[in-house]
Amino acid sequence: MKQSPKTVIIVAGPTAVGKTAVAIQLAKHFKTEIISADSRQCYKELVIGVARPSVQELEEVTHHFIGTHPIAGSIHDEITAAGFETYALQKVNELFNVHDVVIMTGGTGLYIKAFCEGMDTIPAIDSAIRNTIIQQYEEKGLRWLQEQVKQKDPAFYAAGEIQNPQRMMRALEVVEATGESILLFQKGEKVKRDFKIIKIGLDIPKEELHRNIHTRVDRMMELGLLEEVRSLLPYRHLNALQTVGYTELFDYLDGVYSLEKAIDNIKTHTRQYAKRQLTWFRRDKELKWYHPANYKDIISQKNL
RNA sequence: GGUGCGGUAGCUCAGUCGGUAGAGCAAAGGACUGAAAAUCCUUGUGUCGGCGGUUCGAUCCCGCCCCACACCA
Repeated sequence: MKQSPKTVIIVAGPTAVGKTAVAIQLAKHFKTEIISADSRQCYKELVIGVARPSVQELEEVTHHFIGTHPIAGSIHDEITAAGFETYALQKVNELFNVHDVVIMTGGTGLYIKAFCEGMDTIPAIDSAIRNTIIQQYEEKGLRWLQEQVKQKDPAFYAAGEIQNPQRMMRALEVVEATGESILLFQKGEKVKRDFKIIKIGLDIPKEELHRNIHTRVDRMMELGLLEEVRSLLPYRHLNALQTVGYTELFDYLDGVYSLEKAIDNIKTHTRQYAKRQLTWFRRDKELKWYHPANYKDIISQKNL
């Protein structure tokens, strides 16, 4: 008697490659649901600028982690890769009660990695410590940060990215909170999941991808991205709004440059983002690459 | 038509008191375990508008020409 193993099919790829459409096709074929692995679509306030699937698409197949979150789904809440891992595992197990296959799609490589391999456990850091570090870094600059890390976590200083303020601040908050180097916690061990994972990468020729990006940005403007951004202006400092499509329009509203220039920058920054995504995903040798038009090949591969 | 200011990397510009030039952005490649649509790293030969002249040597000085902008007619 054949027992079908529980399987998660992951559909990864750069922005505007056509992940949503493929994921929906797969979900319909397997009569299942989709978990989004996207660090921006999960916020309820972000709709147009993060290319959230349309209302029709969301009705066609049930999506999770789009504009909602069991714990937090607002730009005012803190969502992390580790939080995503916890949430996604919980949701997958829940869905496995009624489905053999679950689809996960999204462009946030770190979230996908966290889901597949797990994150090392690091004690929660008191937000007061974090905020103090951020504030001091903003006042005193990178040199100060480097000095702090050099003193308190020389091992990380020697091995880490000295020029990268985010990594340095993270290392500093961990030593300050635990008294131990972050390197002690980062074991890098891959967790083995008790379900099967199939990783699909979607890619199309670069010119085509760029064209998709350009038309999509123009479409976002037609749909009213500027108004969405204007309404979020008071919250521009939040991490969730350090996002392509939003920062450029905040600058436009500040009078830094023209609307035309802002739109141009959104397109450029989106192209750069897509490139970074491809750099990340190409490194993962478990991905099998397809052109999104060939999604039917993915279905036949699943049965192998 | 006259005067002025420019013409230097794909773009915006800096610079060389004459010894063939450099930043930012873009582009290309890469990294990335609690901000990841973030953050960071690496990579700069380009008739220095054209043609002449001066000079050992000119992108830099001189002359003429072409182009752009501004002002005056």
